[in-house]
Amino acid sequence: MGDLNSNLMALSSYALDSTKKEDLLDQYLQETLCQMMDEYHKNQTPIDIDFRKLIHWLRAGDQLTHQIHPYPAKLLPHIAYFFLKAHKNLTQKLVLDPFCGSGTVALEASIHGFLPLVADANPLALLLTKVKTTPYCIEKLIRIKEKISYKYIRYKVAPTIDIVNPDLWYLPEHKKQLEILLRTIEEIVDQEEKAFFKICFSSLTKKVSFADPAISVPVRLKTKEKFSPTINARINKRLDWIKSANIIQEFNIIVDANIERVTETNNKYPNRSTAKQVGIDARSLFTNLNDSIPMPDNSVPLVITSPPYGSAQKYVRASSLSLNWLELASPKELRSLEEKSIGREHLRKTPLHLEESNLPEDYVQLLKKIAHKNELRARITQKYLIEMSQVVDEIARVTAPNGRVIFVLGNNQVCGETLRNDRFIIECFQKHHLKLKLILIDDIKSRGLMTKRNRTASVISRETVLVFEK
DNA sequence: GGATAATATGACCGGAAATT
DNA sequence: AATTTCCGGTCATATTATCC
Repeated sequence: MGDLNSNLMALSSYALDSTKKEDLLDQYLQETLCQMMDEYHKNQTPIDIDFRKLIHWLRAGDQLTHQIHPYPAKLLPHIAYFFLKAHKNLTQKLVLDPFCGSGTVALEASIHGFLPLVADANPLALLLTKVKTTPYCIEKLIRIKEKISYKYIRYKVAPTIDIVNPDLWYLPEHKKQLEILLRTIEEIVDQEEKAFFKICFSSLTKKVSFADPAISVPVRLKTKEKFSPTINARINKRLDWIKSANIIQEFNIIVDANIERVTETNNKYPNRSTAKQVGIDARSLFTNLNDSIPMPDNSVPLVITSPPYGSAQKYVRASSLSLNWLELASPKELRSLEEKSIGREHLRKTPLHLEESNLPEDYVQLLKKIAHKNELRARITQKYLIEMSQVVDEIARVTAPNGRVIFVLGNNQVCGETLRNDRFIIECFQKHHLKLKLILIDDIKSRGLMTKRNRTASVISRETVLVFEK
């Protein structure tokens, strides 16, 4: 890799114009990927990689519109960045992420000149991805922000919004003020700008709730005897802050920060395309979200995605307050929304039937082991594996000949047993004759890592990146 | 400018409560 | 009494802020 490194050195040493620097950098990343694939072809062993080190010039933290709204289990932007840059010479600059989540791949794709095609079961994820990738007119956002403040102080009534357990999460007066604020947002005529303010509002509903900000799912923040006096004092301080919070003032703080993020992104990448929604279910993709024309076979040159890992994260429950507030799902609809999501946390109790599943023998054995400890966990895992294999069927179908599929995933624990998501996905793609070109392993010393929560839950210590070619 | 403290962030289940 | 649903709960680490 000596030549590549010296090329990279040249990037900083010589006074090249910026487009030339970009080209050299793209070439370097392209060659890095080729070299890793050659190495994998020779040795057939996974290659260790540290994406943070490889893409060291990409700072983590609050960059562009990445942090416009909190969302669980965000992908490391470095991974999306690397694979998009390495495929910059595609003639058709399309990239599909059927599990778009908060839109990390979509944002990186849009700033690098790709049209992102996205799907997700969670309507909040789709809204967030759209807002993240839209090059808003800043002046228009500021005008609407002022109009909202103007209306907010005049409106006295607003429709009641149905929230799960509202008294647990909000002061009654705050709930009412939030409803009035939401009324002003609902009256915004332009749909794109309305989406922007809805996302800001959604952040606010978490910020002024009594939910512990340190836990992804809503959990009431409260002091405990076992905590140290310092921790308890901090908790009390936050509880006091919530009680005295000024709704419109906090809203404007969030709006200003997000306008700043959009401004920065507009300045750096003025010509970027908004993500196009192609479905809610990764198992059946369409040309548009609102029609019934299936996405054509062999039409997508690049897929970059990170699917849910088993039932590891409670995406629906983690966004339940937002979903209720934005009326994307009422409290009663949360369950049915979860039923549409792959990697769900709940399942109605019925006996485990292993013969129906048609899963590989070693996975059947694993499910038996899990069932011995907890039959419900085994059924959730079985459902997950069956649905993921259907996802692979769909991705293999829409991928163009010679197209690449990048899958970022981790292995998680179920009842103390390791679930090898990576091996399972490899077997699924190989059924469709997609060639496994590369396995990368990154020890994630990042915030993507969930820590040990209880006796049986374990730490996910590394992420696997699989590269397939059709 | 380097050390240290504070802050922000987030790929797990089990058991209580409700229902049948 | 059995089954099903619902809901509550952490801590390691990267990044940022503050101190000297």
